[in-house]
Amino acid sequence: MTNVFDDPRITAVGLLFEAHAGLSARFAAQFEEHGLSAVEFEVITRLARSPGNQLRMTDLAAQTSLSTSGVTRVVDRMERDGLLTRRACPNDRRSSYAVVTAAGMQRLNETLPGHLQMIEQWFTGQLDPEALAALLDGLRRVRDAAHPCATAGSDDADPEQIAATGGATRRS
Amino acid sequence: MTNVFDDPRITAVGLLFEAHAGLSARFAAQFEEHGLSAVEFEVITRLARSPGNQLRMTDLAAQTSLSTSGVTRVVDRMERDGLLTRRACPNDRRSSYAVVTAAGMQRLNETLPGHLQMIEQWFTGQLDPEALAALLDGLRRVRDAAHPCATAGSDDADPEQIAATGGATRRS
DNA sequence: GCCCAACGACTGCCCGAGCAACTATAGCCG
DNA sequence: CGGCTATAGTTGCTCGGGCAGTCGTTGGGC
Repeated sequence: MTNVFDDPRITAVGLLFEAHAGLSARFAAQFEEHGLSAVEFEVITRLARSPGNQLRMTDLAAQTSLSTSGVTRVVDRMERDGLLTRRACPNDRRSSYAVVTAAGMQRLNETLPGHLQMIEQWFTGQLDPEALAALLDGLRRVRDAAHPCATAGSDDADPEQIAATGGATRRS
Repeated sequence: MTNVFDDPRITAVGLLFEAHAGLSARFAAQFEEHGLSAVEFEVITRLARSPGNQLRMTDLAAQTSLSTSGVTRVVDRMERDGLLTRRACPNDRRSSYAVVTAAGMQRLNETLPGHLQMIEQWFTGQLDPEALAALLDGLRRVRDAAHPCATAGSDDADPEQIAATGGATRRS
């Protein structure tokens, strides 16, 4: 062939994207065993790690890859399933919190250990600590360079926190 | 906090997923400048690198992250836009080829250099060769472990070939 | 040669998500 | 206080994509 498409740069993104796709698929399968989608898992995780197991809808949108309308709908579904509740914000009557219910916490506790196990099985456990550190270091640089901080206006947050599945962004 | 969510495994997937999201967004923006979506770019690239600039619909589906119905529709759109054509397969009257038109090749040639430049700018150029090699090596292992070869029954294809020009994030 | 299971492509239906429009509230500035 | 703009959340519309069902075709078994 000897064409342009054998460019090492193309191969590089191919590797990154396929690794991502592969892991996504594995994770999604495990989430589904517990009746969750990937987005729902992310939502419930972000909430559970926030003070009071709750976040305002906008902040939740900022921490996830969703738009605010997307958050509205995901919270709709999860509220219908009893995993979340909406709670009015005392200070600002425009805002409302999404709160994890007891059932939601239980669901998360059922799902999380298996999830960590899968990460280890398909990702971190595939490499010796040294190689893993090198991989993560490279990823961190790429992430810092490419990640659109403007994604939801939460660019003031510590990126490392965001990477680690969400830091509670304190704004306003 | 000292909670479960600071687990290094979570941080690791966070890095990988955010790097992917960041690059996807950058790439998508550049594709859009040329009137292409990420999926369309992947489709036209896979076709252009194949002998005769063509592939059967099923094979195209196998190489992309799309289902066969997804391919049907993407090819519909691109045929409407004049980038592709369908051609009947002489041997098997069930099959049809998707072929890149001259306009399609031109569009690709307009898009590709900028794309390579972006890869370099946001990804490969962020690391010195040694670190990049380490990163790619790690990614390759993770990809080999986690990537679902069964994705579309094309497990006989050279994985490295498939890796090249990985396109959009699949649903998951 | 005939039949039937397998296969390739396409279509109907549904779902999830984004954008833009809308409503209600908040805060500012006069 | 009255008005004006910005903000939080929701909803209508649209679009892309998957699943499952359909139709035509193929090839193997008899």
